[in-house]
Amino acid sequence: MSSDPVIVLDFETSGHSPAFGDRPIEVGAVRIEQDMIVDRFQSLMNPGFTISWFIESLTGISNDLVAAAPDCEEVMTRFAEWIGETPLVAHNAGFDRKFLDAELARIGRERNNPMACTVLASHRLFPEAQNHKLATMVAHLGIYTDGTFHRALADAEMTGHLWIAMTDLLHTRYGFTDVPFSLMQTITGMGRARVDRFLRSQTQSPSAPLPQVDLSCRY
DNA sequence: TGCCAGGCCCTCTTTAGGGCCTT
Repeated sequence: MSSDPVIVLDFETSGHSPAFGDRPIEVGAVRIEQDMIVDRFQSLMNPGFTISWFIESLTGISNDLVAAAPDCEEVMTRFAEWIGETPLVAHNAGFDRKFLDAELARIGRERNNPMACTVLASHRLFPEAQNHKLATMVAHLGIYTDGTFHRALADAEMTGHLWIAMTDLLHTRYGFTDVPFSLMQTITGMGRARVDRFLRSQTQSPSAPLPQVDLSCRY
């Protein structure tokens, strides 16, 4: 089985919205090639202001830790070089996309990478799951965890294994020998009710072109 | 200091509303 290289990323942030002044405090990411994690990126970063007690408690990242970290601009410059134009994946990608784009804009860059969302894909490929939170999907699929959540690299690694589990499902259940990034985008771009029938039809006609799906509002 | 978002899904829908998911 073959699949496109992807980078799975996760931000820990000071809150929900860069539009209200929130910024990342940590980024973690893994590069996946041929269903294996082959490289990792992790760094704390200093947002330039005091983070709340709630975020300190949620993440375990203290104000002392971020105060000693390089500033966001320095970290994001290195991160932008590291990701290049590789397709990106995140759990609830709309959230990470907001912060990625906002921080890239601060350093005069623009994202050209396509993005895919493991929450949306999980809804379509694992509809039987109790819910589609990362921790639930990790337990549902038996993904290895040392119990660390809400740290960027740990969450990125678990999301990476979720991505691998989804490509594996497309191979074992539907018979795909090639799982391009565009296939996962197509799946998340169509309604849940259509996905199973679509995938089975693709297996029966593997050379058929992917249907046109409007992705204009999806990353 | 405390506050804040928003895109997507589902359905008791589409002239809407509530829940999910991320920090």
